[in-house]
Amino acid sequence: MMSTSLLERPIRNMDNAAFLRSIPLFSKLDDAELQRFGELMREKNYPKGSVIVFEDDPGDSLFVVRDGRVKVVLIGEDGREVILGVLGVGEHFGELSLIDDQPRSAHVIAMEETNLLVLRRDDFRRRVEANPAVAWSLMGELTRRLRRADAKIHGLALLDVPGRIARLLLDFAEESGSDMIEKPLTHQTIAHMIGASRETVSRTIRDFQIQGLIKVERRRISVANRPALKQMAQARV
Amino acid sequence: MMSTSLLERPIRNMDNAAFLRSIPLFSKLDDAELQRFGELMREKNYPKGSVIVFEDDPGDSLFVVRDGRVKVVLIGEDGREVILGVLGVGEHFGELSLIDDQPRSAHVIAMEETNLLVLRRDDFRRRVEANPAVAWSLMGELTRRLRRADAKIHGLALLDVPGRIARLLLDFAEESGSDMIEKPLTHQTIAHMIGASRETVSRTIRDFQIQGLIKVERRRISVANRPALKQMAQARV
DNA sequence: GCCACGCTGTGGCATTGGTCACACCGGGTC
DNA sequence: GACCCGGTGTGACCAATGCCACAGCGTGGC
Repeated sequence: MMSTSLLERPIRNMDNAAFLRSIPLFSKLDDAELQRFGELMREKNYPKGSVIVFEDDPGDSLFVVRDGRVKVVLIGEDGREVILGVLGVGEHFGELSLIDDQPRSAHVIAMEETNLLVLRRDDFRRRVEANPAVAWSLMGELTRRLRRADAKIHGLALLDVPGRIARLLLDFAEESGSDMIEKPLTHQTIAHMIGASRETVSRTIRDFQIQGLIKVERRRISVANRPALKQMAQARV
Repeated sequence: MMSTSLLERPIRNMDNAAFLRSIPLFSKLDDAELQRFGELMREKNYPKGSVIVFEDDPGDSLFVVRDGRVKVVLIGEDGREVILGVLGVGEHFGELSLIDDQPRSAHVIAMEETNLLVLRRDDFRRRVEANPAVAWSLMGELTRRLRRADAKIHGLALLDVPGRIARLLLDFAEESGSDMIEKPLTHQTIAHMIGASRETVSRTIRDFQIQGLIKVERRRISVANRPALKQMAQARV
């Protein structure tokens, strides 16, 4: 782990401010505001597998992923899980409890060694009230998520497993801006994301390869035949 | 249909303001603000079955249900539909497009003769900017929906059909504040809400009756054994 | 180099739940 | 009263997919 001497502190803060600027939620803010946020946020490290927030906890912080990856996950009585999302560098979570004071709606778990920036509720609220631009950004972010959630519901309700996988892959490809999907996902993870079993995902991925829809190399998936995948993601055959 | 003479107009507006006060999204506002909103909103009638907004339309209005019921629905290529929600008096829709200028994410269809209050984007934005309380209310509403959407994803991914139905019934019971479920829902509608077929819903409802979990009288369902239903809604047996 | 562990590939069986095909029923309408 | 129509009950069949079992394989640690 990198040591953080007192000397480095201010530089570190500069970095944070610059880092925040690259995030949609903060990007609209001016330098002074960014600087202030940078100062309000504390850095925190979580080892792989550690639980960052528990469902039903009272929540009082917003988290931004500085480094690493986390999963947002719902866990049923029987221990089976659904992954609502995998968040990478620059993504954030925990806003909901900040806004409505309700308990956390899901667990968040570090998928790798992860470094987060933490912002406390009161600090956040003060900034929002002082600067309406933050409120708009936040609303924009919430609507984006809501649209994604609706799309996910749509997929779960109308598509079979191949369709859901196709859609997932297309989403990731779009996100990464190329045919290559950056995030290294295990079949198990994909299965949890689309509500299917590991085995079915395994077989389906294999079928996709055989049909030439995708290519897999060293755990990295790339989209080879986008139109055909789109086809799969639309109608249930 | 009721006639709306010119003489009645001002009274009608008063009514609207009072009506808005009963809605969480507006309830925080003072009388003057409420009055202003009342004046900005136009009333509009939709016959049963009419489409109020189309998916992919550019959206520029917020709608509040004054009377009647609408369904928010996603429709697949093949015409099959998923109902994201059924909205009754006092509920509203169309906020998303107001916030982020994106096209509508779903169709909204009148389930009965329906009367709506319509507010245009520009008017709405002006009010939000003039009064931060509106922004907070709106964020609260968005987070509420997001939590519900996540719960729905959870249900679709982890529960079997009986479980999803049990959960739906419990939700409605909770909403109505008693064991009796007010909304008259057809099996077909329920099926679309939980991503199942009409027949399976029919059979399951019947089983629930036989097991004494619910009672059905004249199309009205009431919860008879809440703990047992909760049980169903948790673990997949 | 060897082992352990996490990930993947595959077969086989059991179950869920969708689809099709009808029958029935109650309430409006002419 | 005769009819129609939307909603419901039910049986039979079958495809999709979960679950179990086990084998192979790569990679990192010792």
